[in-house]
Amino acid sequence: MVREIPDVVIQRLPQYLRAVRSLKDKGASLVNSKELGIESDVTPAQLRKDLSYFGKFGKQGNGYRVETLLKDLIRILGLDHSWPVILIGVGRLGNAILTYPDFTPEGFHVQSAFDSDPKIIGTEVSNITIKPVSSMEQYIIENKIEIAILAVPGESAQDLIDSLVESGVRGILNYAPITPKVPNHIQIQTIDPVHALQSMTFYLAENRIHQ
Amino acid sequence: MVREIPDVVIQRLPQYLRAVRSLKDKGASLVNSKELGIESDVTPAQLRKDLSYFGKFGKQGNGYRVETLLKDLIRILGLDHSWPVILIGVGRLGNAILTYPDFTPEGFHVQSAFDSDPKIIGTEVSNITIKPVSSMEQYIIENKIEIAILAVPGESAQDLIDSLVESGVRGILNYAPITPKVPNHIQIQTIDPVHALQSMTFYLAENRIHQ
DNA sequence: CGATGTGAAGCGTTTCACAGCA
DNA sequence: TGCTGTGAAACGCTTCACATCG
Repeated sequence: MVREIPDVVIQRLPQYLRAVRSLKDKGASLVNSKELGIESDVTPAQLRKDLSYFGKFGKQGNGYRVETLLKDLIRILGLDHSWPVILIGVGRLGNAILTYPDFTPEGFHVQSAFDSDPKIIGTEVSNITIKPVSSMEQYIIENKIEIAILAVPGESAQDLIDSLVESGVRGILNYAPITPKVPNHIQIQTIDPVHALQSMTFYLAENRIHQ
Repeated sequence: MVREIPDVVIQRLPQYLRAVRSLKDKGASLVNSKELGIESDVTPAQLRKDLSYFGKFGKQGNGYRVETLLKDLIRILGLDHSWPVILIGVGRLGNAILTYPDFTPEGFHVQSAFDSDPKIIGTEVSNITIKPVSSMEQYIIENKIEIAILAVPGESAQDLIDSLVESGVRGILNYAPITPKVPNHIQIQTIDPVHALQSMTFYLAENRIHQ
C-alpha cells in the first residue's frame, strides 16, 4: 500500500481534522461519511476515498469512531508532537501573528522572532524578545528549526526565503505578496488576501453584467 | 467563444497580474510566455492556454506587450474600478487588516468596520469609527456593499456569514477558522494559516522518516 | 523565422456503483 | 441490512506539438 498520495488530499486533511473535532465537541462518538462530508464540505465518496489512502478507519455498516479517527488524523498529519516555529518580520502583521492564540493549541509553538529594524529589535511581544535578523541563520541551525513564518515586505522576502532554505528550514508560511521560488523539496504556502479578493471580483463583475 | 472558464484559471489571474506588474517595474515593454511563466511560476504552455480563454493578447513571433496585457488583466478581473469593502470584527487581526496598506492600491477600499464589543464600538482605527455589528445589515443594504472581510472568532462566524449573504453581500474573505457554508452563487475564500501549516507538517514528518 | 494560440493526448482527481464486511 | 472501501468510469486540467501568423 505505497500508493502516491495526491497533494489535494493532503490539503483536505486539516479540514477533516477540524470537522471531526467539531463533531466530537457536539458529543458524537460515531459518525458516518455523510455527516463528516457535510461538516467538511466534501462529498461522502470523496471523504471515504481520501481516508482510504491511509488505511481503513471505519466499521462497515456503522461509520467511524470519532475518538480513534481524531487520533489517526493527528498522527497522519504529524501533529502528535509540537513543532517549533520562528517568525521573521514583526511589523503590524507580525505582531498580530505573535499574539494569535490559535497556533499553540494546534501544534505550533512560535519560540522566537526576528526583525531588521533597530527600533523593534530588543522589544518584547508576547513574552518573546525580538532578535536581529542577522542572527536568524545561526538560530535556525542551533535549534534545528524546520518551520518559519515570513511576514516581511515583498522587497526583502525572496532573499530571506533563500536564506531560510539554506539554513535548513523545510516549511515556510509566506505572508509576503510575492510568487516565491523555492527548491522542490521545500514546502511553502503563501497567504495572500489581495490575491483572494482579486479572483473574487472576476465573478462579481461577471455576474453584474449578466443580471 | 463562450467556453466555461475553469476556476483554477481564475485563481491564477492575480498571479499573472502581479508578474506583469513586476516585469513592467523592471522596465520590460515586451515579454514572452516563457518569461511570464518564470515570474508567475507556471509553464509557458499553461500561461498561454489560460490567457486564451479570454481572447488573443500576444503578437505571434514577438510575445505580449506589457502595457496592454496589464490593462487587459485588470479589466478581466474587474479591477478597473475600486470595490467598497466592509470589515466585521476589529480584534487583533481586524486591527491589522484595517491598517494593512495593500488593499487600497489593489482596488479595495475598506470603508467601514463593525464589532460587537462595546469597548471597541466608537473607537477609531485608521480614520474609521467602529460601528456596532447590529447596524451592519442596514449599512450593507444602504451602501450596496458587495464584499465583506470577516475577522471574528469561529463561534460567531457562520451566523454572521448567513447575515452578510442575506443582506446582499456576494463575496466574503473569511479569516474565521471554520469550514463555511454558503449558497452556490456566493464567492467565499477562507484564509487559514493553521490549516496551511498542518498540511505542511504531513510532508515534514513523512520526509523525516525517509532520511 | 519565432512565439502565439489551440486541438488533441495525457494525466490526475472526482464520482460512481457495488462487493465485502460488521 | 447499512455503510465502508475501492476498482472503474467520468470528468477536468495540464501538457504537447504544431499550424498559424506577424
